[in-house]
Amino acid sequence: MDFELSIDPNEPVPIWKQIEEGVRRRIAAGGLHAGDAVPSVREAAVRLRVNPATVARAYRFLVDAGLLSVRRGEGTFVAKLGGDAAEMLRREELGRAARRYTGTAAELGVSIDEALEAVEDAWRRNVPADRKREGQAHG
Amino acid sequence: MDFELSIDPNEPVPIWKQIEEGVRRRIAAGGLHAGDAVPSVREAAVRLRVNPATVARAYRFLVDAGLLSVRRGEGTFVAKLGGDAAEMLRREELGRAARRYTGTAAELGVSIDEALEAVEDAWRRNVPADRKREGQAHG
DNA sequence: CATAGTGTATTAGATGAGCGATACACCTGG
DNA sequence: CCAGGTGTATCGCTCATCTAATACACTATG
Repeated sequence: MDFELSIDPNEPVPIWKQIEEGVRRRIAAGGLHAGDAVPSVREAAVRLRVNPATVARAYRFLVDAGLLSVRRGEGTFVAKLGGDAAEMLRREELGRAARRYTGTAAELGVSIDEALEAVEDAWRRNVPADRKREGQAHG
Repeated sequence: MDFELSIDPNEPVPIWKQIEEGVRRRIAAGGLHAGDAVPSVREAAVRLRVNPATVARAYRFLVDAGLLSVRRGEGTFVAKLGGDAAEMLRREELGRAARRYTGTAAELGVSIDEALEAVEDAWRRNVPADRKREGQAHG
């Protein structure tokens, strides 16, 4: 896989966490399927310009979460998840993001309608046409 | 004012930034109006259990952003913003949050409809009834 | 002027997370 | 066994953050 995760060392959130979330979301989005191999810690480290230990830490958390599976000496692979686990994971991630958003919206004292409108608006600007095709690949 | 900002030292984002965003959102939400005094750096430091220098840094950024105004020797006050500047600030904050959300949603490969549905769902759970009253205080 | 309240600036210190380097344990294939 | 691949564990170093103490300039009050 390309493993084109967007890593920003300037972000306050640690690099290993950015990697973790990136992989988690890719699995949730269906870009990584059960049994697929993820890059080795060293290879990923080279591509992302970070230390192998940093990648290893991200992988470790994903293994603990049951999303990745390690075959020692061979590599790291996407774990076999039960049935629609990927789908559930996707909903979970989406729900988490939605809660964060509504929390902020509530702090700002906006109405639900305004909050929804802002999402629609942001969607039109943020998501270029080529992204819209992917939306129907999962369901 | 109560200044009950939620500060979490465990968050990856620095404390001074949490304070800054808290005040910014409160102004955007209309909880702080032009001319209102914010707590002194020392008083806020006592309430939030942090160092005065930490509060001072947050205030400094808010002053640079034009949201707070300092009357040396007297205190720090919410700056007089032109007309509907608070409204614009609110939209800005909301837009920023919405973009972050849609960005995540796009990464997950969800459709716009699903993204909106997730917001509605999160809103019902997250925002208790007492918060809904505030929604019509603006606009 | 004296006092006490503001914000600001500076310095120094402590802490802890993040990260890099290295060595180790395991598997595959020769 | 050996060589090269894997993930894992450990040790320090670096650095941003936060804290603490202090001093300063300014303003209101008496």
